[in-house]
Amino acid sequence: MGNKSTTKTLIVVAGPTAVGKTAAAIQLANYYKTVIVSADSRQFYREMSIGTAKPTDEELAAAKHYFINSHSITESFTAGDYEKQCLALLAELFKIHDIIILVGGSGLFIKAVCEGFDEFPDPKPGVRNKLNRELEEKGINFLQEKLKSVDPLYYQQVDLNNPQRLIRALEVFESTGVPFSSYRRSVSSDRPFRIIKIGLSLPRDILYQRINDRVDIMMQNGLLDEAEALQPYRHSNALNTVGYSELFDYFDGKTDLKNAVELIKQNTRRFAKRQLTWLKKDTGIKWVEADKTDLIKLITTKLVDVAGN
RNA sequence: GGUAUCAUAGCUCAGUCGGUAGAGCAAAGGACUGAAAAUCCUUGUGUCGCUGGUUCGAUUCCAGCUGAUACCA
Repeated sequence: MGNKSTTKTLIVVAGPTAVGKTAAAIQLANYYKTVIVSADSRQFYREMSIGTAKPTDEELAAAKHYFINSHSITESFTAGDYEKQCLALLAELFKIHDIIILVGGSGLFIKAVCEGFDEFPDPKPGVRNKLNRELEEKGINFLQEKLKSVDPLYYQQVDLNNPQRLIRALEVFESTGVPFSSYRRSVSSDRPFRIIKIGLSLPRDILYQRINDRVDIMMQNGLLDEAEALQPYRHSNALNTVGYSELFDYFDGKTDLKNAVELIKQNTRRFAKRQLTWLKKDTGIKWVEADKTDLIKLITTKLVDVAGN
């Protein structure tokens, strides 16, 4: 837990996509006369807007936002980079504000800010590409065997069919000569501020309806054009994203537009489900129904309860 | 109106030579420490359209009914 002597408080607003985090965060920021820091892994990128449900110009004007449009899809920007940059930013912002709002749906990015990651060395450039090539040419079995001989501990823990995890571990090993598992210590970092987490929830059927409707609105707002303009960058990591991949398939003639839009809805629903799986595990989150008219009152009441303890 | 075919999981369908059933998709649950809107794992009970008949036993065979489709009028 954070340092109790500080008066500085980070209010985390979490929840699945389309639950209404942006609007709630703006209301909270106005209520506390403070600013918003985004923990959204796609809204960082200035090239992507419609498909990421980024706050609108009006919303951005209603409260000061950080980590929105802060990066380009052409840069590499990892969760670890985010942890460092965000903590540095929070240190500056807490000089001016006692309360700051952090909004995001990704458990990993919230974890990055609230607990931090263990110290991992930076991998050598090119190693990941090499491993991806080995995956393609020699198969996942090759990577599994390699991990087994080099890091038997992690071999036992890891999801062996998950190429991304295998490659991550091998990338660290091949960059340093030290097993990935030896860096994994699972210690939470102390933060110089108090953290209160609020989760916004909705009944599943209502959430799914909101997702479906929002995808239709995105299409009306020009998502197709946005995706088309981004085609030159389609292989960048940032564009491996729901709402874009499906449209790239449409441009390739692999599917018709109607089907692509249905797939965006379906994949967004699945994404929301995964977000919930992660967030449900976090017992520190206080859940609030997002469709209540007095939402902000409910949240602030809850915050006083928590702060009073 | 007549004839034929069909009616099984949310959807598309398979199957049971009569012993109450299984695939794909959808969906649900889960994992996840620098690709995370990513990546990966697990999960299939449904009055087998309705009502009767034959049978030890019917979702399976038979009859009627209802609905769908096709063709003929």
